[in-house]
Amino acid sequence: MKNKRKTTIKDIANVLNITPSAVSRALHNHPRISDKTKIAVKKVAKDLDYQPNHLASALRSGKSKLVGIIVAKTNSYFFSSVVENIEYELNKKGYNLIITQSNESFDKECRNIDALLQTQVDGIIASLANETVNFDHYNKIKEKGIPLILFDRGENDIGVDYVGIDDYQSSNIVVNHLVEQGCKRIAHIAGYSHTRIYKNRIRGYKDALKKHGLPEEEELLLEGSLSIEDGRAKMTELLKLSILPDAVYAAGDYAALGALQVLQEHNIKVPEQIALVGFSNEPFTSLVSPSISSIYQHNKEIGKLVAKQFLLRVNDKNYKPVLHKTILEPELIIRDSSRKLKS
Amino acid sequence: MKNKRKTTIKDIANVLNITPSAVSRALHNHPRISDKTKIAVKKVAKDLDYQPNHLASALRSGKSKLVGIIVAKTNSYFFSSVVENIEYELNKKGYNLIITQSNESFDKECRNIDALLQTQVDGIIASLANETVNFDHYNKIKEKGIPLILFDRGENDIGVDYVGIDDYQSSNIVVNHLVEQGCKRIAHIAGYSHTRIYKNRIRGYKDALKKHGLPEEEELLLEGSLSIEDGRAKMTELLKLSILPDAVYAAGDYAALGALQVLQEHNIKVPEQIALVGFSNEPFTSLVSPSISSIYQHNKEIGKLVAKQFLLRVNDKNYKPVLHKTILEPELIIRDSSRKLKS
DNA sequence: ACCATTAAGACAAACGTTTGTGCAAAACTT
DNA sequence: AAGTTTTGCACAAACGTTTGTCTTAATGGT
Repeated sequence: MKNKRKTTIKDIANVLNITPSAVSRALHNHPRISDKTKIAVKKVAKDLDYQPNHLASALRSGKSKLVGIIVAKTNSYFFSSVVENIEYELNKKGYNLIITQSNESFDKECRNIDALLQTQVDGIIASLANETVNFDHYNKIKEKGIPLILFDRGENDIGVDYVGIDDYQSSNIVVNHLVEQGCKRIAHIAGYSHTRIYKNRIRGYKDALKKHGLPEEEELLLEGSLSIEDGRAKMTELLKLSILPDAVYAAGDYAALGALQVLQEHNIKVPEQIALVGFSNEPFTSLVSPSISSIYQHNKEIGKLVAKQFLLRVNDKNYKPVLHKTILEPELIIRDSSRKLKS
Repeated sequence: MKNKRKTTIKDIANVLNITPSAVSRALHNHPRISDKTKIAVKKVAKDLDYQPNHLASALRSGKSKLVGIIVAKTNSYFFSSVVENIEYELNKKGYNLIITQSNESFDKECRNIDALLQTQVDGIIASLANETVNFDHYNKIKEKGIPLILFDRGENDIGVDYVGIDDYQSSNIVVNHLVEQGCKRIAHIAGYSHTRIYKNRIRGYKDALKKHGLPEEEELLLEGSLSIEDGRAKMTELLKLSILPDAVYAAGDYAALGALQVLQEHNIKVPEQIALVGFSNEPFTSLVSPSISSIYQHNKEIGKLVAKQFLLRVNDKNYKPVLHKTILEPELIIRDSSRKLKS
């Protein structure tokens, strides 16, 4: 049985009769160390299977090489693929991710932030919970002086870097598409308007209607949590209208799915009688029948951009008050649920 | 602007004219510290907004309070809900999770393990990638002396704690159910038999057939990756048989979904002509139509048990070579895809 | 051959805790 | 009242790095 003790920088120093500081510098390619000793140090390090102690270096340097992530649910294709790409990019630079879930709860989000700050993360990347309307906790992050990047669910009020798609434009694209398919009475199952992205989708929806000369009717715009159940409830409500809509645009795929279920239960043909469009391009949209048209948010791209932005910030010693808001163009994936015209 | 410096244990000591060690002990409720000073210390700590420096304590004590998680994909309902419950339980004890994904790649899994070990995690909880057949990396964890718990995809060869369901029994339940529905020619879209859980499902399938006096036919047993595409391919193959099966049992929900798609494209009625059962109870199984029957693996329970087992190990100073394998009873959720008899 | 540079590394302090030991005073013994 | 135990804390080292400053030897210029 070998000795359990891990080899440290000191052990290497002893072997070569130099000091630990020289070893440390050699391993970091410090210019003041000769190439000869650098090579020697690295060889011994390899021979002794030296593994740097992150905790020690973190303590001394103040950098933990850990990045905190906060999302609503990892269990969503959008979030998990964004995170996957962040992880890929940041791993390359030696960072590890601590992933936490807020479960859409403001309280849990606060606790997560505290936990992450305690773990001395070098930065935090987050997408806000639906409940979140108070940003004191995020200011705590800024006060700590570590970078904070928001994506998808962001907020303009706290001056902070952001990466997401153009929600206003998304609605525009959806409405354009539906009008093109001949729809004239387009309903919108919306998210709560206190969340910025949903507010923008609503604005985009309204403006697009106006642009096409369609009247904006109260009864066709319903706010909710966008869960499956919510989608079902909202669709049921819409079916009670004296004049039915000929299209439904849901601000979330799960809500769209709920709506689809209700439509099918009422034997309403999709898209012939009512066309349907969702949002986020969750995988199931292409699996159900009819497949659901949806807005693709460039998940991979968002992940990469967030990572890039984080690296920029974390390497930026002199605090630059320049904000970076990166807005991507959304893309509508047209599927059967909204394809009335056979092209 | 307040001074940026975080308050340390020393600051508290200075305020009260005691030593840092006394403060540390007071905060940890050491018996050798009087209640009076304990209260005083805690008060000052609160007043000064003292946040313990985890890195420092980790360095000194050797415990980082971080736990590494390795799963194939966070983006799967089963994994994400297991992890959610692990997180919930371990957070209560002051642990934070570092979640990594292997993406079913052996290589990535090894890199993840190395990264986690470098970050000085106090333990690792993992579910093996499909590719993994070599366990040297897991032995590295054991050599380090930190606990390792496997769940779902485990392996008997490395002596290690495990939590999962009884896969053999699962197949039994499925076949019993299908036979009950009147099926006599049951196909199995299986996972690769080099993975233990899939091997057991195959064994269970074969034995159950035997038990019911049904012949075991080569052409009805097809191994694959269990992706949607794989499910489609395997179902297409099955449809080429001269005598069609009257039931298909897929060892994964995605494969079941792929099979369902193919069946519907061929206008084969499910379950009337061919019944279908999946595995894992992914949410979409209840969303598609017909809804897919599936095996529920007690996600929440697994998470809780894994956490419990981890805590047991991590607090166990004297290495106990007693292995804990926890096996849960699977539960078949019967839905439309296999309900031939109207009950 | 003398002074000025530069190169290569030594030295030591520091990061914020935890922890074993030491030591005085207080509290029990008898 | 003297001895013994207990209580409450001080002292200092240690965890493994990183980093600012100092020292010495080598190099260069004239």
